[in-house]
Amino acid sequence: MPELPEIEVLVRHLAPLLKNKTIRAVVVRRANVLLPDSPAGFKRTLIGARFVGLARRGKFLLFTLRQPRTGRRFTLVGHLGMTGRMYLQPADQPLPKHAAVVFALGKSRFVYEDTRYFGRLTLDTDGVARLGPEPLSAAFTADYLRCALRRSRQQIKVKLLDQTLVAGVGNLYASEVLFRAGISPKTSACRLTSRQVSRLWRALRTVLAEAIALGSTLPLDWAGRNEWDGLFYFGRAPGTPDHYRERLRVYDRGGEPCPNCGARIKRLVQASRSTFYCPRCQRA
DNA sequence: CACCATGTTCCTTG
DNA sequence: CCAAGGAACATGGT
Repeated sequence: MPELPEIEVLVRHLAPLLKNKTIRAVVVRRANVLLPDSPAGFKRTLIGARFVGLARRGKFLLFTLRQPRTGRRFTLVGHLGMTGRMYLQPADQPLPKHAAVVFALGKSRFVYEDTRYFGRLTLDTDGVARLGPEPLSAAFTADYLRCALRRSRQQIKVKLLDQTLVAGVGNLYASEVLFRAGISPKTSACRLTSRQVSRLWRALRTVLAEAIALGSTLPLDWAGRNEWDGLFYFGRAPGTPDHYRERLRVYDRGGEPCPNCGARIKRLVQASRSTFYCPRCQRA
């Protein structure tokens, strides 16, 4: 569920559910996801602490907690990697196969599950400090983008994945944004015209904002029947409506007709990752 | 068996 | 210093 819109919707969903809950116990089933924290130190800090707030920065979840023993507030940083999920479930339900870290909250528990274990749940905030501006904030201006892109010869699709340029764009929305802006993914960042950068800036904001708005309209009953909610997974459970894919115009649609002009959507590999684009709407 | 996968970091090579 | 390419992390789907 990994890019900015999905994290934003998840944060809005979890914030009221976690607020004021106290961590009674911590179970670490995959110590690697805590790195560089150690399980012992992690537990010492978190047991007894209470959730007071939750925010998003890029693809990171920022949990604010308060430890009543010391009165200290601190931040717990979450990242879902490629396959991470976070949800509450009743404490008497069986733990999922790939539960990496579990917080006992009394009648319920907070689960961080991750099939590939690429994500993190850690007290280390270094990753957050390295992020560029939030694309939906006032600080992210077309002028900022122009200045930043002028200095780079990288292909624009690859550049959009650079979290120090702008925080939260991943492989899926990078293709979607360039399609919306009508820009070829192969264009060198510094060769984009001023007008193209403006279109790119606008597309970043509209595509991400639309994805958040669409995601917010669906219920996220993680512990219940909608555990396989199609919104957040590109691959979905059999028999589940594919809401997620329906709103993607080019991603994973190689060979299908472009929704604008009908030309065949092409797939290409950049930085060992797939890019999808319309060769007619997005000319080099 | 082959290849693909929403992310990030590190290393090598040019 | 930069850009590109590959590997690593680890598991599952097709």
